[in-house]
Amino acid sequence: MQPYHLEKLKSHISQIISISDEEFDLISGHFSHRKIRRKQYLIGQGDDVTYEYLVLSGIYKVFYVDENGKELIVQFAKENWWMTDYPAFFRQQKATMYIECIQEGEVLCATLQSRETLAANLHKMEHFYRIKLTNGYLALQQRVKLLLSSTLQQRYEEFARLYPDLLQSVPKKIIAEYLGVSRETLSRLYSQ
Amino acid sequence: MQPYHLEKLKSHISQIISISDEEFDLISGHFSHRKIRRKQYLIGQGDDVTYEYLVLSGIYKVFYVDENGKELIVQFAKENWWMTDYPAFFRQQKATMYIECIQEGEVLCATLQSRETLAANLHKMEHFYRIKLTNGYLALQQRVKLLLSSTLQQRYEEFARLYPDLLQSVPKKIIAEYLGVSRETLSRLYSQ
DNA sequence: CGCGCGATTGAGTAATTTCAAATCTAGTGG
DNA sequence: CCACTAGATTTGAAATTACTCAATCGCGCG
Repeated sequence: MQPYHLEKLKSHISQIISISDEEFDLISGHFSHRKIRRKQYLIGQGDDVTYEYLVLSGIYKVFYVDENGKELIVQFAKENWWMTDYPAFFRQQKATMYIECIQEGEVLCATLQSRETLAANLHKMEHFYRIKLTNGYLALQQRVKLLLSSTLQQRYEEFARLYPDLLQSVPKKIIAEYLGVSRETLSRLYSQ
Repeated sequence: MQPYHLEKLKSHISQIISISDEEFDLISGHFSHRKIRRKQYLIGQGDDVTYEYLVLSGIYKVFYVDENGKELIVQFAKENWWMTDYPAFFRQQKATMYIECIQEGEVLCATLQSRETLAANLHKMEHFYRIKLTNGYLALQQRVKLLLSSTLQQRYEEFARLYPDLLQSVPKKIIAEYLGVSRETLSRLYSQ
């Protein structure tokens, strides 16, 4: 019997490809396990970006801080999402983004080396990563569309449609940052 | 000797992976060639999304039209970029986006079936698509960051930095749509 | 109970949009 | 080659929207 977090990894991968127990043994060795608490930072600006993270549970925000100190949220991450400062991760540069835990949970960590090794050795895993990237690409495109929606009302409704669960569990001021408006403006939106 | 457009395809693929002539013969059969003129639509809302397109030359815009008739530009595409209505393409649904040619050029067309067949039969091609998706993902993330930048000035400068060539060859009103502001506001920005 | 954080409200200010009109430009046909 | 036209750009002014700053409210937790 595997520990719980490896069970989760297996079922996550099995959503996309079918793998044998032997193959999974090859894969699982590349992942390490961490518990993350609220307000904890997984990555901060200037850090080395050693890992990418597969979210097992909890909610996280991935964001930049602009020169005025304002936080620009690129995406939220929840169960079964992958996250890291990908520009820095892929190019092995220092982080320009932050990742902060909004709701405590657990993640699995893997290095770029691991990703590339797994993809190179197992065609199936290359396929797995391609499919996951495809989904991430589609989600980001949705995000762009949402940001371009003319009215705040539309942006908010779209957000509510896409992430009904986050609406409950994420403070409104963070949702405002995600939508790109001030918290006061968002507050006024649904008080009318 | 190959026709010109297949030479371009080969060099495009060879930027990522190394392939033999035999392998390329397998690949090239999946692509058909089209010339596109200015203002021509490759995809319109409601169409079946049969193909994805590799841009050999020219400039294209990929956009939604919202309920007010406003165009929301998700991305521009130029040489060596892939484009289509990906949400519809991957799910084989009707298009919700448009692709219009801004500057005439040529594209190669491939079906979803072709993509999946190539990726399944050649591990190298699965790798190729993964890397291209990675790049597309990073570009979209840049785009999100740009859209969240607080001031229009910043958004414009970032755009100019990323796409100096488009600045020349794309009408300003289209750049305004890309940045998410009215053309009047953009015009006022650099008249001061 | 009181502290701290998030959410709300108000007022004044700044930025952007909209609508209308004028100007400029590139491409077309005579 | 020139005149013409459609489209693109610019400008102005009013209206709208969102932002900032400050104060207040509400609630969970020590």
